[in-house]
Amino acid sequence: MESRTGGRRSSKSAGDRRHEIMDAALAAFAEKGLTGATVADITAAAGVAKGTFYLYFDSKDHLVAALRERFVDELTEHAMPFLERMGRDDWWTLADAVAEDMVDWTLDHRDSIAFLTQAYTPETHLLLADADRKLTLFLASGLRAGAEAGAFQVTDPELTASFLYNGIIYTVVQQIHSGAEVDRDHLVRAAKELGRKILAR
Amino acid sequence: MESRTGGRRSSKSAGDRRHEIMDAALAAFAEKGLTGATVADITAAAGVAKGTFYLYFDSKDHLVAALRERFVDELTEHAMPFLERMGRDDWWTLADAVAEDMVDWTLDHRDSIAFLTQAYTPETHLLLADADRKLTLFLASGLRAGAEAGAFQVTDPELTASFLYNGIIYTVVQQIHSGAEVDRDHLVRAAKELGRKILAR
Amino acid sequence: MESRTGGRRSSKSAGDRRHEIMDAALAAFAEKGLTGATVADITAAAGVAKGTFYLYFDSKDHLVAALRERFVDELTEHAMPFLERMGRDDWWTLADAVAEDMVDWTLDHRDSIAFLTQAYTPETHLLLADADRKLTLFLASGLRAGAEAGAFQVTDPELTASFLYNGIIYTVVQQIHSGAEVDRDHLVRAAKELGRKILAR
Amino acid sequence: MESRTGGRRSSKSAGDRRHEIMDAALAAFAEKGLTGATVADITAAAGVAKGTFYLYFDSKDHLVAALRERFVDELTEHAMPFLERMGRDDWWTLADAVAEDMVDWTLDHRDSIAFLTQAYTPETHLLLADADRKLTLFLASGLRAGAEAGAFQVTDPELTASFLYNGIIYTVVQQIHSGAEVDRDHLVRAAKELGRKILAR
DNA sequence: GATGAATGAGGCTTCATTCAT
DNA sequence: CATGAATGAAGCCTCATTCAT
Repeated sequence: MESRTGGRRSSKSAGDRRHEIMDAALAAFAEKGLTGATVADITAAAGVAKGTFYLYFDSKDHLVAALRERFVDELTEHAMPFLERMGRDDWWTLADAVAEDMVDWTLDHRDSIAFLTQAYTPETHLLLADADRKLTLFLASGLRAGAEAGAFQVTDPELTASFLYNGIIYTVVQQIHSGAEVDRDHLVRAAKELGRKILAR
Repeated sequence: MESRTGGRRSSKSAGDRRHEIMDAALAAFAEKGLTGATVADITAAAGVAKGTFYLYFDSKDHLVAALRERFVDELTEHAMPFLERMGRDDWWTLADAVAEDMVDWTLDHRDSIAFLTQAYTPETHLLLADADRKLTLFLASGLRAGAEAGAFQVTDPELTASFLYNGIIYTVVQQIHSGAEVDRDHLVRAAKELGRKILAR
Repeated sequence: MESRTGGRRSSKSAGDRRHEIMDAALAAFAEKGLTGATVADITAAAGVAKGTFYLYFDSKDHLVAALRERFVDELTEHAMPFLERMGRDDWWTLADAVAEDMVDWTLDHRDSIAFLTQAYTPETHLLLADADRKLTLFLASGLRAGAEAGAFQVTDPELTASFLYNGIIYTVVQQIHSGAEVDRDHLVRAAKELGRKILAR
Repeated sequence: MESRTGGRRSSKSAGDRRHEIMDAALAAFAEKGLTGATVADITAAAGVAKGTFYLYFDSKDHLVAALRERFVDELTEHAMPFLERMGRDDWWTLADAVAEDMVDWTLDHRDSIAFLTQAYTPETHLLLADADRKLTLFLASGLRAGAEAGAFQVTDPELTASFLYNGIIYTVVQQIHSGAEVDRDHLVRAAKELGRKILAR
């Protein structure tokens, strides 16, 4: 019944604030790890008070869940354009585009991916497995369509999709983690070649 | 009139005790995550007192480091036989054997791999990146030798090794995480086919 | 382009607002306890914004003090009519009336009484002790007057008043807390008999 | 995974430690109130580290529950001797003894009673109501037996017991709270007289 | 006056680590 | 060597209070 604090500083739209905190959290998690980054770290990075965090998230766990969901949503939305190109573009052009995009996407989302890797705590597997499955299924459906169209030769679309997806993503991630300068064009070329070899008739 | 504490249990060799604790830790980490599993969890699982932990490890961090090192050592040792077969066996036989072994190894070491994934905290990258690099380099050297012998066609051995390695490992991991029954033979067949396609002339 | 905050609702007289908040607070305290009920709970129950609370009270502590004072005031005012009847009515009729009124008053003010019980924090004893003393003294003066008039026989008016007061009040409170249906008439009869026995010559 | 603390100081039997903490808590609650006293206050008063508290209690709430239970147990045990005297002693001697004991007991357990009064939070009513009921029933059974033996005249044993119990207890409590010096003998005399008047044929 | 987002002190609780037995 | 009670730094979260709109 005491407390001499309180007050107010800036005030943004609620949605903005929430996303700012999520971005700050992602950076903090990338820097110090999922449990290494404290709520204090996150709010400090976001430039808000500790209590403010709890206006937007019920708990640290809820923030983690929100980050996961946002990632899956962004990914899903990001994949849309490729779906629309499926009937129209040449299958090999499309395959190259997807390979290139996967490399770029991974490079652009290194923080999210690093975060997700650590968020792979046993208790939270389900949600992430869901994200993985969603992506793999999406890729697999593309492979199957291309195979049915006679462009690709694919024995097992699901496993092939999983190989491609994990092979590319984690190769890029490892390059990032290696500390050396990442040669984006080199990675893109290799990814395209990988796709061509695996899908070739 | 009679001390209740102190004493001993079964009197194992120090090395055994140490490994028992490490095994218990791996199980605890797999169940509750790297930070979710407490030292108390680990010692309880190992059937020793909390204080005993510190007779064998300087800290929880040191245990984690020891687990990583043990994993890398086991992996290195496990890879030896394949090195010896490099000159003698047919290259494609060897490639199939490696593909099969990678699947089995991953299935057998799911706990270690889950643990490593979570141990990928920024501060501890170096050690793990080291393990990854070691493996990839080993695989890459095999690919290069096979290419020089005229058996494989490989443009970029390092990246190809990384694709194969990550593609197979994480595909298997994902299968495990998916909760469904894992079809080991199916995975082995697919891994072999993947290898053949990627390495084909 | 248009502010969403600020403004007003219904525009009550300041006194009304203040009392509404006090009533809401009483209900919240009765439901969640003195410290369990937050300012947010209170304002929500009162249908006003959190900031509004501080337009009417300097702090939560001040609200508590205000509630105590209001209770004492109400009680004092409620007791007035009995004072006036002291010379006019028959002493035993008056005693019965007081007994009946104490039961009804307690039943009607269960929330206030529950609140006061919890507000008996060491730091706030004084104020409450004051209320208790006031009532007891009032009752004691009645007993003494009745004794002097030859109607009652009372050895120690102060302690007798305290016994009667606490005995009746807390018996009723306990009945309420017991969860069972409270038999008001039964309580009134018993209270009257208690008074007669204690005051009998 | 850091932390430079740890160690040990004294070490007592577990039961002693637990009771020491409970006693310290009672004192702290009496001084600062149930929510005003922090776990830090309690452990400081008990002369142990904050963490030690959680070796003996799951939470602050559990401590409160334990205090309530201990109080009820002590009270029950304390009442036993009177039960045994019921057939043997003269009924009025027994009534006087009970009255005297209630005053002394209340004076001796002022801290516990103050604590219980505050612990009367809505969520915890049940347990306390239980204690109250137990005592009242015990007293009521004595009154009924005395009435059947022809010694007392009691219309409603339950309500009479409740009046006596609450009247005496809270009168004593109020005397304590009043700040003035408490005249124990005076209270005992008054309590005895109260009993005699109420139970007289 | 009224609002409610923002604040931060402080409470409860966890857990890696120590050390007397 | 082994034990486990004890420790206290540090984390998560709550909530009384403030103030720009």
